[in-house]
Amino acid sequence: MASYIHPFTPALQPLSSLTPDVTPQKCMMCQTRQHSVCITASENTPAAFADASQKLSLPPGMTLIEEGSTPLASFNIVSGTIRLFKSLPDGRRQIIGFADAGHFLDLTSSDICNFGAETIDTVEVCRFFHPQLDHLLASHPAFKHQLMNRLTLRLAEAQEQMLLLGRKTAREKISTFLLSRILHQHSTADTTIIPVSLPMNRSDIADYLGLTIETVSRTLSNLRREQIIAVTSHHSINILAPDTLRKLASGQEHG
Amino acid sequence: MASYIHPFTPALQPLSSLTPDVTPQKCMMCQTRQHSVCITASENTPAAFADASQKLSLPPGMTLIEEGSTPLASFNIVSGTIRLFKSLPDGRRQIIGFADAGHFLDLTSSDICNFGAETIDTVEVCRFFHPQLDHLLASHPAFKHQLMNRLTLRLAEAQEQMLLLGRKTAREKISTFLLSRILHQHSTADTTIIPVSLPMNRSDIADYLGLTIETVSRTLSNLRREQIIAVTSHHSINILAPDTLRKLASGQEHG
DNA sequence: GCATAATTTTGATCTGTATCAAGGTGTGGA
DNA sequence: TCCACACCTTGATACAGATCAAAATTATGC
Repeated sequence: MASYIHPFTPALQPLSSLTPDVTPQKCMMCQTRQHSVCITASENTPAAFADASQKLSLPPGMTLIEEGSTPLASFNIVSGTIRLFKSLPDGRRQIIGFADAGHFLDLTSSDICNFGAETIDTVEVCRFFHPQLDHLLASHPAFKHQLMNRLTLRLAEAQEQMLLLGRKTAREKISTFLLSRILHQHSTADTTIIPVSLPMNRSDIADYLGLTIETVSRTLSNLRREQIIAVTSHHSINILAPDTLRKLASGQEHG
Repeated sequence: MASYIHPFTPALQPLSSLTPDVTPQKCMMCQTRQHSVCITASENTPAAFADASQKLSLPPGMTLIEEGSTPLASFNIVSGTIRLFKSLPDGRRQIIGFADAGHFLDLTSSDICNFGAETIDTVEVCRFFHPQLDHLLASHPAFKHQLMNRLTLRLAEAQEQMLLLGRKTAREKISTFLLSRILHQHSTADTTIIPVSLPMNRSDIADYLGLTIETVSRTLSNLRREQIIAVTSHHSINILAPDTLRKLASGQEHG
């Protein structure tokens, strides 16, 4: 029943089957920069979805959504990582989430973008302009149902993050964050050492957890000294003691 | 087209037309306490919705949802205020939202209740058990569409609260909170003094904003001394300088 | 491969809010 | 009416994490 939407629900199956026909064009979103754009889809994509979507490839540091602008399209992220954030007038920033492969960035909610979105690394997205997306939602109830389920999941994640931001210590925040990054990867072999990739920089982590970069760095250093994690590089660490980290994340151990 | 669901979307129109037939019964949710229960609906309620829902009247301090339990029903709040919260093992609490008239507490998401819910004052709710609710959702696409729109709105609110919890000062948090309470009331006459009711106690406010009760109390006292608000009673204040409060809420003025 | 810039780490100090403590205010019941 | 309890406010002090500063490390361009 849901097979016809399967290429467009890449949380379950990323859009890797699409064969990009990369051509430099002017970005239709930001209107200011040049980057690779691809408008094509695989042969097994249903015509309705292929017509409604375009695949784009974006370099790091690109603005995908300008905070406060008018939403024109929604995005299905195929690969790479995007930061979603809200800002205060004086520049303070809160990252409300990281979106990677399989995340559907739905912007049909309001007449104004409540958050901004920027690429962290090289990102491939499938873009759905709203008139076509609305039509797809109306004509494909199973697609709409899936989006609703994801929306529910996002809300639960947001509520979990409220608990973190309002009531957890720096040490608990970092532990929770590192553990949450495991889920985004394939389950590894029967080793207790769990590799975790952190494509975002310390500033992003700090703004996601309501901390400063110094506190993030210091807390990671403490966990490293205590042999709970090993810092392989700035963008990848290994979890050496998952159980300890889990206890730390829920405030059951001070270490 | 959407007229048949109108009695069940009380954000737009509360269920005041329902005539409660209050009878003391054992609560089917908490299984432990006695309180008033009403299973009836008004004559203009469509049969499908009347069959699927029961109206309950609950006293203050009642547990509506036990955190971590299995969800059995969703609730449409008719009157009163409910606190929604998450807890850490050591008792730290984060209130993730206050739900009042018109809020639909949808719990169809997961096989476990991710948050608890308790009545703050006397609360009337319409309860929908899940088998019937699922049937309603499947057979009434407009009802489902409305729920999806509300879900989107809740997510945007949650993201706004993340910004507050992660990046705002105590003064900014309190200012934002007081302003947010205006929207829940009828727009008042052409006076600059805006009454705001706070049915929750200081402890609830603190756990909602990621503060302590002492900081909440001190910050309110400061705003009072500066003639920005007037504290009528513990549960109601007047906003005397809305513009100043708005600037404070977004961090544009330190006072 | 080297120079330079960007990012991360570490150290010293400061401060906003938490914690600890006491007193005040309102409310409901005997 | 008075007591007892729950809640709120105010004060004194402590501390987790912020801020300021500088060194170490990593990334980038030529």
